[in-house]
Amino acid sequence: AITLSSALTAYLRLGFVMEASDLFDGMTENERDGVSWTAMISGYVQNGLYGQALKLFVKMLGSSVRPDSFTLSSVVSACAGLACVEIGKAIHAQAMAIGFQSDLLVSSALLNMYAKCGEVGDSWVLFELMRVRNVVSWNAMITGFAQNGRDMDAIVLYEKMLQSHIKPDDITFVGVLSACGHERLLDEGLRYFHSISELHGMAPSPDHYACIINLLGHFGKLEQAMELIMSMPNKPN
RNA sequence: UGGGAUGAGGCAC
Repeated sequence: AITLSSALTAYLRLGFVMEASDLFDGMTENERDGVSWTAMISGYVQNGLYGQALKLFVKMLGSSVRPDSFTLSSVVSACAGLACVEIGKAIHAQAMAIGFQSDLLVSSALLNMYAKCGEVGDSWVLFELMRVRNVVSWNAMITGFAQNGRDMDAIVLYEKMLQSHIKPDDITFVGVLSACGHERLLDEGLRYFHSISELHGMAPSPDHYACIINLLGHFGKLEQAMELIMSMPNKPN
């Protein structure tokens, strides 16, 4: 079963979804354990086949294998991909009923799902209710605000994140810099951009550069934008 | 190393 799951995952990582689903369909009931069900479901999600993921989840519910937090977070992610808050809410209720009310993975996925569905207020309620938060939960909330035009809330939350001594990562800065971009906050954007290396000891990613180049462009500072592109340590994409 | 949750800008539509 482990060998089959490994092959399944390999196919899905390479984007060979058909090959993976053929393999999965050919597996016996015994070979299909929780890991292979979840690998197949999350593989569909990662390849953008959200409806397929949900269909397979329903099939899983009819099997003898129970979903765990890995499975549920992937299924919630499928709802986010579909921006379908109705199914998302149903799965939310189900997850609460079977004991995942304070699960970090499921909560982060739900928070993201509500934000993607435009219900960022619900995301915030969930975020505040979470007993344990990690960088993913903070990122999901920050980018959720930014994606819903609540850019100042995103920036304020980032500052709270620092005060909470949670170490930001690449994704955090994408959220913060894009919020600055929406609000045309050039000075703040530059400040956060420089803080990536100077305060946090990280190398800015091409995405971080893109955010700042975009901001400079909106201010007509094309020479400065060009200079920044030329100064990029990696090849600009 | 058998499976997970969070990602920007732009162009076109």
